[in-house]
Amino acid sequence: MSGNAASSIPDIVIGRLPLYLRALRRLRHVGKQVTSSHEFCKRLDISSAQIRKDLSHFGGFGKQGTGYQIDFLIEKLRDVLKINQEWLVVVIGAGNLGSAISHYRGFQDRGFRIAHLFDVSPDVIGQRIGNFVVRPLGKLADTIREEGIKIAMLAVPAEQAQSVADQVVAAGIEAILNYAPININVPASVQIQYIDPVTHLQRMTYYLDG
Amino acid sequence: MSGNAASSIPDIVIGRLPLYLRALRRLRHVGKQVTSSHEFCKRLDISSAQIRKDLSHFGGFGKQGTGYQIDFLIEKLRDVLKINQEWLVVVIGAGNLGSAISHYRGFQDRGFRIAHLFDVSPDVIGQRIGNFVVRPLGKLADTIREEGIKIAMLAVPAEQAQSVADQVVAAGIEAILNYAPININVPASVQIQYIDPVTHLQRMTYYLDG
DNA sequence: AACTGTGAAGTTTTTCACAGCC
DNA sequence: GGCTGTGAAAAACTTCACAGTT
Repeated sequence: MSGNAASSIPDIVIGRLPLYLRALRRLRHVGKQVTSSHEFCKRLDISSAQIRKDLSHFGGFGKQGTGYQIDFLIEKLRDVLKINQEWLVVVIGAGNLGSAISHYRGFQDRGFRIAHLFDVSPDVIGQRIGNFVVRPLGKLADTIREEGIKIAMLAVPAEQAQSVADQVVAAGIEAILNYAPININVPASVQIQYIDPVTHLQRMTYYLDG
Repeated sequence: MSGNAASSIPDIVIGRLPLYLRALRRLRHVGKQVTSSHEFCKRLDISSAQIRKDLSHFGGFGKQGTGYQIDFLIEKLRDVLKINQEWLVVVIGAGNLGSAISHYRGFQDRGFRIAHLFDVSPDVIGQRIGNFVVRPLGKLADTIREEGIKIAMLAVPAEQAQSVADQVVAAGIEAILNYAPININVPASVQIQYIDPVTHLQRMTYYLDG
């Protein structure tokens, strides 16, 4: 998982910040301007003390007696997470999954924009999918250098995931979101996160009777 | 997150079992028959001691001096996670995301099969998507009773997620995998897990310079 | 010789509880 | 009165290190 020795803030705390952000945007969406750790925690499955302590790592974002100004806190969290800029992302793999990711509109207003769609297979290279014309993976290094791209989403079959990961790392990608249901080895300097719905399902069936 | 007071095994351990299973299947796929906690941990970002302790919760799955028999361990983990049966799943939401989920073939051999695709919107009800004809959400309760379905995947817009979750819980669903980027409140007896790629991306950008 | 399973030790994470502020 | 920020306490989790087994 993620982590960085240089930082004193636990990675587990960083991992909760996006959840706070998501919930705060929701609160703002329904018209709230101020919230307290007690009100806020009802929207999350996280205790109020946890929320206060997490936020306190970055300095006092709240006001005693009042709570947290929602707009202000959102802004601060966006600063901390460095998503006050728009990050360009490439998608590798133009199959079903890569196509769905390329069509997903949920990245736009949360700090990310898909710049290009790549594939290794000559069959799909050059084809149009959504707003993208599929590029060959060999062009990745040039593309990311020219456009300053640091993040890749992997939507290739498990068999190819390690090899493709090696290629994107060699091309200079610094963060990978891997949708392939397989563990991947990357240098410690490269961030990696996993999306595998089946692992979540399997975690839940443990608690079901049947 | 998941959890169950009745059980003495930490939920965090349960959460790692699907990762072990995924890696073990990989090892088997490349022809291995036996592995050790030391070899195994190289495939995961988990220490060998952690793996041994996690597995020891369920009784001795390994042999001293030898290691773990891969087929045997896979079978045992499938038992523990209750995925030696095939779980039927319904997908709610027949938009881009629901459609992609319905086409995904990765559920099949890992314990899950999509049984039906539901939607609330009259516009899509009755339409064919992949192998499914979209059903109205109102039919959910009858369907799950008849077919013994306990798991739902939510692929609806954030605005509708809580309301749809309430409906599937009322219909008797016991586990929800929520793809909507919003926190949902469900009774403690209902399992819930989240898939939100953006939270993973935002966790990584914290560590990137830029 | 190699490896597991496991108490004990160490570390991290969470919760408590309250001083200080609005 | 209500709330945050925070040391201290408690709980949870991970790692160590080794006895015991093959």
